[in-house]
Amino acid sequence: MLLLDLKCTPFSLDCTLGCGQVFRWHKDNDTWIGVVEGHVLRVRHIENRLEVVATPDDVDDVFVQRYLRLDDDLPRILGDIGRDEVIREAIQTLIGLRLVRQEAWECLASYICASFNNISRIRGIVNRLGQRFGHDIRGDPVLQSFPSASVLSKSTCQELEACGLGYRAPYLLDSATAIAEGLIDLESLKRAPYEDAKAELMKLPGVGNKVADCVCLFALDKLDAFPVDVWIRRIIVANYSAHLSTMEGFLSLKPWHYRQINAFGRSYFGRYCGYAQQYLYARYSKVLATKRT
DNA sequence: GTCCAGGAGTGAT
DNA sequence: ATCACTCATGGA
Repeated sequence: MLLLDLKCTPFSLDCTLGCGQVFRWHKDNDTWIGVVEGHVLRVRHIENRLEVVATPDDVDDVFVQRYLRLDDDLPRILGDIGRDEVIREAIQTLIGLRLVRQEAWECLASYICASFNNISRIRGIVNRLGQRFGHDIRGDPVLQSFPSASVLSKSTCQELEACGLGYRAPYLLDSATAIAEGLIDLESLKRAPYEDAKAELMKLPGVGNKVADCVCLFALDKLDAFPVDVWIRRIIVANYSAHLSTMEGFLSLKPWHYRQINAFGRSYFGRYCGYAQQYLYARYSKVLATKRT
């Protein structure tokens, strides 16, 4: 078991793992359970520490710190993006929310599945992919690792459809093939600038503006990416319409230009706009969740 | 039963 | 380059 002393570092497991950026983590009582690089992690927040049980247990605290982005200077980042009352209110509501450094392929595959889908369905799909195609984890009878691109490239559209992918099955299959064949090297994109990494990702089938931005932000360390989904579009239109050039579309939800909102977010919130995006997104879904219960 | 979801591909203009 | 349309699925 690992014990990570958080000292004064702000961190919330519930906000970080429950805000919709990851899909395979779940909470069992006070313990969050997930799989990272073939290791089951069980994480509890007790007083000022994180208690981490890993299976197999050959991981160190640096591994966990990197995944949870405990190396980010959160107070400095939040001070930087906190440009107005709307975002500051989101920050105060979600104290300790951090982005996560996801595995690149799992993130890419997950967000291909995520397009035009809702969170609960995405979770189901990604979990079924793990159960059907992932390999067993030594010491854990239940959970599987997320299947590699190579493994998924050898599956079929029918098998993927059986996991609930619907019309996205060929997208995932062909993207897995492209990655497995080395057409695009996700690891090297971590060192590329945001624009280059995004352009490379968008060559893959099923990967457009939004999915590419999600992968850049959640897996490729591009904190200056600003994904725009329907919720971000709505919250920006509702709260920042004065910054947008077009006056139409305040109330209607007619197709909106991705470029316009994306460019606004990136210039307005600055080099850590990805964090701003996630606070706005999480804050909005939280409102919806409480409204419906 | 209707509506909607962390959108993207396609074809027409 | 930018519309308008379609796409499969299941939870609310």
